[in-house]
Amino acid sequence: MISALSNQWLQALQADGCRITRSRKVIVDLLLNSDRALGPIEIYDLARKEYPALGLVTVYRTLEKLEAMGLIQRVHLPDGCHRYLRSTQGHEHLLLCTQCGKVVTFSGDDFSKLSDRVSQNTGFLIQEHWLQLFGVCPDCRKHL
Amino acid sequence: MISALSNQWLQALQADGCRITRSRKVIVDLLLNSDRALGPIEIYDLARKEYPALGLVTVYRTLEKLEAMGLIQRVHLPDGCHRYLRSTQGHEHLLLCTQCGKVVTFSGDDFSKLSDRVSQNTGFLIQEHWLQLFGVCPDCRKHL
DNA sequence: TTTAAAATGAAAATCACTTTCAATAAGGAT
DNA sequence: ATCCTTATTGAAAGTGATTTTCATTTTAAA
Ligand SMILES: [Mn+2]
Ligand SMILES: [Mn+2]
Ligand SMILES: [Zn+2]
Ligand SMILES: [Zn+2]
Repeated sequence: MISALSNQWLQALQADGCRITRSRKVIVDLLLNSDRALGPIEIYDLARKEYPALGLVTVYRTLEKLEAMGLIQRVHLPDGCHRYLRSTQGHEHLLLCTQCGKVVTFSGDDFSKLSDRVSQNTGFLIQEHWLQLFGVCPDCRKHL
Repeated sequence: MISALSNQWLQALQADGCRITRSRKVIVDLLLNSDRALGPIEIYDLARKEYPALGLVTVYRTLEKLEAMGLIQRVHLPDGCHRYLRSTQGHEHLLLCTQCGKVVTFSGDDFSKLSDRVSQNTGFLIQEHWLQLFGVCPDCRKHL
């Protein structure tokens, strides 16, 4: 399944001097159609169903490239810190299902007041924040 | 340097069925007196200055035990997710210096409104949140 | 002391990830 | 369509962190 977005990513790769290969198509496609963060081995196993000749090294190399281009982002989870997800747009954060891993994004957090206060109290110059919410998605709530 | 807190931790270990050993004393002491999160190898190297016979395996085993007991917590950073820090008390979060790694805690964040809104919008049951601030500590600001 | 169980470190094993390299495939030029 | 340069590939070897195994040592309770 090659979507419009998929072509967009492949063209972005090409514009960056890369060639469009079957390996990359399969990996890009998986990442674009997943609603949860995937790790290298996971991607490797899933992708080989579509393209058995794929090598694990190529998965690592493709993830590295896609991350460098800002198309995907690394996600930290309690049980693994090398999962990848398509990048969020602008100032968005993640909400993850602790049961099935499903990810949705949200925005509208406002840390300005907190940030100012903490800066006052600590003398730190505050640069950025990491925020992630964890919970149970609608589907998993049914089976809870 | 064996502080009161250090004895408290060692007694907690003992109460849990563990024995108090020189290895554990040294490791506990390092963790209690550090103002930044330490990784296993880092702890190993620092601890051997005090106790050269210490084995790396023992560092891993001790960290595992201390984390299981809730005395230390794992910290995620952009460049490594296996650093450990004494656990925060109650509802506290971390503010980390991106230059030297120094950690301070803060509290007083209020996610109730955000949490309610996101829950409404997504149908997720929200359970917990990860929040970390990054910045430059007072000392490092001087040399910036 | 004695003794049973816990803890230890060396060494080997495992695991995720990276590097190397010779062969292959992509795609621009012709 | 065919060449030709260069990027990409997978296999295999290498690396570094973490875990397992096991014979020996240490702890602390009796
Ligand atoms: Mn934010
Ligand atoms: Mn992490
Ligand atoms: Zn779910
Ligand atoms: Zn600093």
